[in-house]
Amino acid sequence: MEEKAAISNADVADKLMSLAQLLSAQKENPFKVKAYRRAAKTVKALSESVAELVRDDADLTEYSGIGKAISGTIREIVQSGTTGQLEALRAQVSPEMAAMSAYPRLDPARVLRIYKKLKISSIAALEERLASGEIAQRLGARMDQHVREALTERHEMLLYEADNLVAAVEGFLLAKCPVTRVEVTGEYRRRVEIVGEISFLVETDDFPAVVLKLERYGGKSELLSSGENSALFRLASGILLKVEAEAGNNWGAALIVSTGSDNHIRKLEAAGGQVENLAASTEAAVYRKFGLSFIEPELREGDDEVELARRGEMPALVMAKDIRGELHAHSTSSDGANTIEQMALAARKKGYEYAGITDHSQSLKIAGGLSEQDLWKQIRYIDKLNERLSGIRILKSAEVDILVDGSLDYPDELLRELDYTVCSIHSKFSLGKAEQTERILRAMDNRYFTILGHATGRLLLKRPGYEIDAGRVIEHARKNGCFFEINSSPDRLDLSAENARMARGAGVKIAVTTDAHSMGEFDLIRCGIDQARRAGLSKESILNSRSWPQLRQLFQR
DNA sequence: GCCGTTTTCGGCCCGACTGTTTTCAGTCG
Repeated sequence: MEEKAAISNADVADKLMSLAQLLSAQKENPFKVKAYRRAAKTVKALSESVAELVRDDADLTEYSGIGKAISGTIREIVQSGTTGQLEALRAQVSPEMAAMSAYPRLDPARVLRIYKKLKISSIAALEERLASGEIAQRLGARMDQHVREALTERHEMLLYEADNLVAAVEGFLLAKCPVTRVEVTGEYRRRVEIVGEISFLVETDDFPAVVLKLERYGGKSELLSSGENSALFRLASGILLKVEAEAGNNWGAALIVSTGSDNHIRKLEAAGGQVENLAASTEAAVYRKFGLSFIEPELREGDDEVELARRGEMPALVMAKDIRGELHAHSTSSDGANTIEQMALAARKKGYEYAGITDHSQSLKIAGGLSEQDLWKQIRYIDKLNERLSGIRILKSAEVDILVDGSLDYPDELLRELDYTVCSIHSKFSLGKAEQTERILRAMDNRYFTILGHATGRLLLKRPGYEIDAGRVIEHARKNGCFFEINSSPDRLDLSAENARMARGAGVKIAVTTDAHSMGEFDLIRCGIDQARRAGLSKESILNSRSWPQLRQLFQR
C-alpha cells in the first residue's frame, strides 16, 4: 500500500495558528495564545520535516517555544491530521468565527472589530474592503497590514530574518542535495530590506534530483514551476525559493543575471550586450569584458551604477570596519537593558573610540524618558565615568523628542551641556505632510539640533512612516548644519536607501547608528551598513567614520 | 503554554494619550 503523504510543516503550523486563533476568540489567557503562535512560527522555520521528526520520535521540546503540551499537540496533528482540542473549539464558535478559521493568521479580536465598524460579516467582504483601501483608511495602516498578511499566501520577511532562512536552505542544499557549489543571489544578495523571494545559483550534474530533494524541504515545499535548469518553490513561511543550475565556466555571468534587478540587467546589456552565455566564470570578468569597473551587488538596481562603472567613478562603499563609534544608544536610564558603563565597555570591546548615550527625553513616558533633573545628573555621572574609563569616550547626548510644535523636549540651557543631540518624532504621526515637514524644519532651527533620528518613523512590514517632504528636510539640514541617521534597527532602516542617496547628493552627512537598547544590539550596525551601501555611500559621507575631535568640529553650529 | 545566571512558580514590559470613540482599544519606544 502506498504510504500516506506526510503532513507538511506549513500545515502543522497552520493548525497551531488555528488553535491560537480560536483560543483567542474564547478569551483564553493571551500568553497561552501567544505560546501557540510562537510554536507555529518555530515549526514554519524548520528545515527538517516535523512529520519525520515525530516518526523518528525526536524530542520536539528541544526547539524554542515548544514545550511538553505543544509537543504532544504536534504529535497528534502529525498522526491524525488534526487535534481533538481544535475540533472541539471549532464546534463551539459562531459562524463568523468558523469562517475565519480558514484563515488561521487572522486575529479574531481585530477582525470582529473591523466587522463591527464596517458593518460586514464575511471574509469575502473583508477582502473587498481591503482591496478598496477602506481598512487602511478607517482602521489604520497596522490593521491593513495585518489583514493583508493573513489573507494572502505570499509573504515577505525582513532581510534580517531572511538571514536564518538563507543559512538553513544553503545548508540543506550542501548537505542533502547533489550540488558542488551554492551561492545566494537576488534581492537577498543586493541587501534589499524586505525579501519576498530568496534565490540560489547551484552547480550540479543532476538538477532533477535537486528539485526532488527541495520538494521535501521543511517537510514539503510546494513546487510552483520547474524547467530544465530552474525551479520555483513556496516555502512553509510563504517565501518563494528560486533555484537555478549553472555550469562553473559560466558561473560569473549567471551570478550577474540572477543577482541584478531587471533594470540593472537591462542597462548592463544596453552597455555591453548579452550577458547570458558569455562563458565568464567570474563576475569581474563580465564587467571587464563590458569595459566597466566592478559593481557591488548592493548597487545593482539599475540606478546610475552602470554609468558610474563606465566612467570609473564607482564610489568605494563604506564598510563596517570604517565605523569608529556609536551615536545612538540607550541605557537603563530610559528603556535600555544595560547600564551606561556596560554599554561603554561593550562599545570599547567592539573597537569603537566613542559611544553616545542617547536616552529618551522627558515626554516619552512609556520609554522611561529622563526628566531635566535626571539628565543633569546623567551628564555629571558621564563626566565622572569618562575620568575612570580608558579606551572609550562616552558622549553626552539624548534622543530628544521633537514636540508637535517643532520645539525640542528640553530647554536650551540643558541641551547646551550635551555633546550633540539625536532629535526624533515619537508622537502625532498622523499630521499631514506639510505640517510634519514644518515641524521638523522648525526643530532644525534650534541650534542644539544635531542629527534627525529615524526620519520617517517607518516600521517595515508593520506601518508606513509619517509623511515628510524629504527634499525640503534635506535642504534645510544642509543650510542649518544638521545631519541624518541611518537607523540600523532591522525594521526601521530609516533613512531609506533612496532618501540617503538624496541626502548624499545634497552633501549632507549621515550617521550609521544602531539605536541599541542592549549591548548585543551594537552588532546590528551591519544592517545599517548594508543600507548605506545600497545608497552608494562611501565612508566620507558617513559621520561616524570620523574621530570624535573631527565630529565635534562638524557638530559646531 | 513556555521558560529559568531572579529554575518549578510567576512572569510573559509598560503608561499616558488619543480618538470621532460613546467607555475602551490602539498607539508610541
